[in-house]
Amino acid sequence: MRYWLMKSEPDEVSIDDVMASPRQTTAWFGVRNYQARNFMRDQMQVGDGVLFYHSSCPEPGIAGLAEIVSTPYPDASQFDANSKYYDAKATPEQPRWISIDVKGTRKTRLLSLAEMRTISALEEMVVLQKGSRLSITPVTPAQWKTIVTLLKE
DNA sequence: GCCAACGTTGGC
DNA sequence: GCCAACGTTGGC
Repeated sequence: MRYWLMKSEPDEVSIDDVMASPRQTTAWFGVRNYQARNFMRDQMQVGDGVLFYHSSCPEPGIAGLAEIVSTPYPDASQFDANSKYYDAKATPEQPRWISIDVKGTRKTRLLSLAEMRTISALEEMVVLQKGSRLSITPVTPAQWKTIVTLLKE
């Protein structure tokens, strides 16, 4: 059982979109970074906890809680020439990118990036490190507990 | 829109 | 394998 922070641009997929999806579940596709892919491929397991983070928006921060509900499978958008995620070097025989299904647990109040930076128990979070821009980053159990506690009520 | 930081590409 | 050039991310 691990914990993750996953970034999504709310203009693309927001926490509201996830909660409005059938079974509150959405396919996480479009990851085109090897480090993030490897986290999904090698470490994620069904039941892992997810901090759903809104990025590239007026108020970035954690907007909800979610969980991993599938094992990895090929990301269909890599084969779609009309997709912005198309990858000419990927083939169905040798896929390069993967998807995983994420189920929203609940929308929370926004724990903004600015507020996160004021919490000393979170200062080691990967996402808060200078220059960090990975879309999927590991979260420690202690960090998870701190955040979930802050988001209770 | 700016720009720091990081990742990828491709010539050599 | 090096590394310059270029592209992307994402907060501000």
